[in-house]
Amino acid sequence: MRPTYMPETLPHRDREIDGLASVLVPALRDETPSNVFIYGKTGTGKTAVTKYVGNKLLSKGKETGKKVNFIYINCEIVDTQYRLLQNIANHFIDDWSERIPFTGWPTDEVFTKLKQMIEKEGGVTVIILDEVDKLKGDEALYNLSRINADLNNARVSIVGLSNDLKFTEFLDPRVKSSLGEENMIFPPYDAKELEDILIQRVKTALKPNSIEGDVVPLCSALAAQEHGDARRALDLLRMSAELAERGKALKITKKHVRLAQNKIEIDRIIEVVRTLPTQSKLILLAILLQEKQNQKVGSNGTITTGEVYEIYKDLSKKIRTDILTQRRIADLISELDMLGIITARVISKGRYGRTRDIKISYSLEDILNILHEDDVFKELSNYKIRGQTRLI
DNA sequence: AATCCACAGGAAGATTAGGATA
DNA sequence: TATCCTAATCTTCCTGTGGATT
Repeated sequence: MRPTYMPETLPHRDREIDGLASVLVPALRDETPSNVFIYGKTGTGKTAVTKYVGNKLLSKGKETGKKVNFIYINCEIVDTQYRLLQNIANHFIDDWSERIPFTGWPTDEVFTKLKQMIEKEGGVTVIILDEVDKLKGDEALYNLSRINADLNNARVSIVGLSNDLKFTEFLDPRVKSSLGEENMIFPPYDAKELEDILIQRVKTALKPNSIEGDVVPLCSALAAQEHGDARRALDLLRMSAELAERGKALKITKKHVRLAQNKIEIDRIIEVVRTLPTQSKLILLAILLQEKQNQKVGSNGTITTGEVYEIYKDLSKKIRTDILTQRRIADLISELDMLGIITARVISKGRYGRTRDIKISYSLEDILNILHEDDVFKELSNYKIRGQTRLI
């Protein structure tokens, strides 16, 4: 059930598989396949389909004795031109000592070397660039797309995957036309399709009778609401299974799905809070402290931007970071709101002005604990809100 | 009906970090 | 290594406003 698992068949992606295959199949006849651009939201099977087709191509190539190379690169990890070229080139080099070092060479030399390698290898090379939109600068794409002009003995075809439909708009028109020879769009799965995918995995991953009938439909329905993300559906199911196992339950039930959904959400929040910039963490801490104060006093009074800003200023002074303006803080607060850590509605208190009503979305103590992991907050661990602000 | 609080949130310009380029 | 560029961040200054109070 892990996202890395590659099933034998991909339900409801026949059209996409056929489409991509028919674009790439000229490789088996020693012709150059067109470059392809594939769009689709996360979890619509872009990576799975391309890898699937790639593998089929490889085995068919072996059968028919045609030389086909298939290289998969995730541009989120390999995100500069140099490293991209280096990565592709090293694909052809088995001898470790011959490998191109990760730094040191001029970029164009790597490029020349790469061309040599491809030329020597011959045949057709299909390069998959996953998350191309993460690639920095379009020079790399430009160079790669023109590489065929310098090759006699070999051909290169590029498949770009992206979840950003507007990506090509910012691209150099020359790159755009040469890479976008073929375009494919992967639609999101609907609930029924997700269900089939889950059923397929359930068969291989779980023991028979270990799951109640309504669990799979529930998982797919929940994931379908989130723009039909298959990865999410699988995560949900896997987490449910894990929770059920840990709880020594005999079967996975709807209850476990609810728990799993909750846990996934909390894990997300923890991750978001942990990676927040210091200023935002300070603001969050200020909100938490005020909330705590409110609970102690028993007032259910709303937390306002002004109050948060006062505490924030005080906290910043204590740890000697520069203090941002209230205008900026207001923006950061709405950012926290968008991340779902807090809710900040605009309310009017009549004569007493207009402000945001700030509330925390999750367990106060939990978030506080995450914040305290940050070294910066060590010295604030026993901070007390100074004085009672405004008695009336 | 008029007032006025305590901010919201837009516009424009300044500052900064980083990466690219000479 | 210096400096140039760019995008992100932050400040300054600003106008706008819902509704309790006068």
